[in-house]
Amino acid sequence: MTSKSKEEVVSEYRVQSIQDAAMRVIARKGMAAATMQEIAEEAGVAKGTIYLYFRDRDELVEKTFETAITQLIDRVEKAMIEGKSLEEKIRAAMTAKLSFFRENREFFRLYISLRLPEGDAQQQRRHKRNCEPQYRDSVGRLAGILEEAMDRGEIRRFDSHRLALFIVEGSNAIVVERVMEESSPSEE
Amino acid sequence: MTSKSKEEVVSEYRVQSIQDAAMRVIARKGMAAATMQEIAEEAGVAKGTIYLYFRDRDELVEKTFETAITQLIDRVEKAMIEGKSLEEKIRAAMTAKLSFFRENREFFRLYISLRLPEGDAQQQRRHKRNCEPQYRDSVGRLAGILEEAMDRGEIRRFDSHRLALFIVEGSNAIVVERVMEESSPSEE
DNA sequence: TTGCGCACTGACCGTACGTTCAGCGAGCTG
DNA sequence: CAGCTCGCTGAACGTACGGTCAGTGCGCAA
Repeated sequence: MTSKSKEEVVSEYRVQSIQDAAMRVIARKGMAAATMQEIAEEAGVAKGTIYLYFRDRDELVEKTFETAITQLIDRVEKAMIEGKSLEEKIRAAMTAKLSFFRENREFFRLYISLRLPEGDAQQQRRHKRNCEPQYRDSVGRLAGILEEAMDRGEIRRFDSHRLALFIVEGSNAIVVERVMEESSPSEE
Repeated sequence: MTSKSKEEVVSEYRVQSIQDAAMRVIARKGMAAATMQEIAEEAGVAKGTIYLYFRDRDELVEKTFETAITQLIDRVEKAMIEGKSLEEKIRAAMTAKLSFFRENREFFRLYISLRLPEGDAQQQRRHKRNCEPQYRDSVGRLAGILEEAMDRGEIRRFDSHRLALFIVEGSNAIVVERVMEESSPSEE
């Protein structure tokens, strides 16, 4: 009746703890400066071990990011469903994001790197395929909600997609600012 | 009556063309992936020559960024003074940014990197001292304008600083989106 | 208890980058 | 024209990283 063998459990635990470590190191040093050596030390394993679970550095970063952003978006979406009016929905989304970043303070640095295009063209294409869709979906969903609100006459008519983008980025900035000001006093 | 010696002129020209080259390469490859070799080739000089004008890579990137962002902010500020009402001012600022990015398409990638904290703690402190103040001043100035508009009763009362941040980032997102969609068709 | 399989290790390799510096040659001086 | 100056060069160096693989020892089956 065991749905997972012992090996699978151990394997999943390793994958998890390596991803967690990667998240923390990226949060500390930034995307480009996070080395495999340091991630391995943070996870308490040898460098070689990482390569038993991830093909290369790119895959590790990619998977780490995917896991984290999926969690974040799930929570934001759920929070938005709860809200009734448009304003409530937006408030709920911001609160959800803020609490997520509070719990995973390390992640928010990784998150900021999201929209920074780096590396060669091939790498950028991978990034586009894997990260952007989720982001775009998220913006698109807000655009849909905005359109509903427009139909209901709750707000003025506007280019819904552009307005959604404006709101998402604008509130991101505020969330980032809040997380920043909370974490910076601990430094000095 | 020559205010600048021949050597000074040549020197300034070199500094300029190296910075221009750096901007182009960073725009193509991203902040971290831009190598001294490629910047040198782009500028049409040898790698060693760069070190005659800049202490190291960090100084080159820093100076390059400073030069560019100073130009951008100058233009945005000037555009905002022209506008009469609040809406006019914001529209003017966005138009100014958009046209600046159109002229210096390369720069906007560098600009996106702005808020991405990278490297060790020491490097981050330098970044904070040199780039953030200009950004914060810019946001602060908008906050001031917003307060004026509030006093005039043009808009509802609000936390002016937070609202300014919201507007700056929100419009940035739209500008970035526009520049992106203009440049991507050329790729495929 | 003994032997074996396999997850794990970390010294090692190739590579690529930032940085240096001995030497070169264009142009100025006498 | 000879000699010197000095901005410039690019091969060479040290370093640090991603990625590899022969070796190790722990746990399990017999």
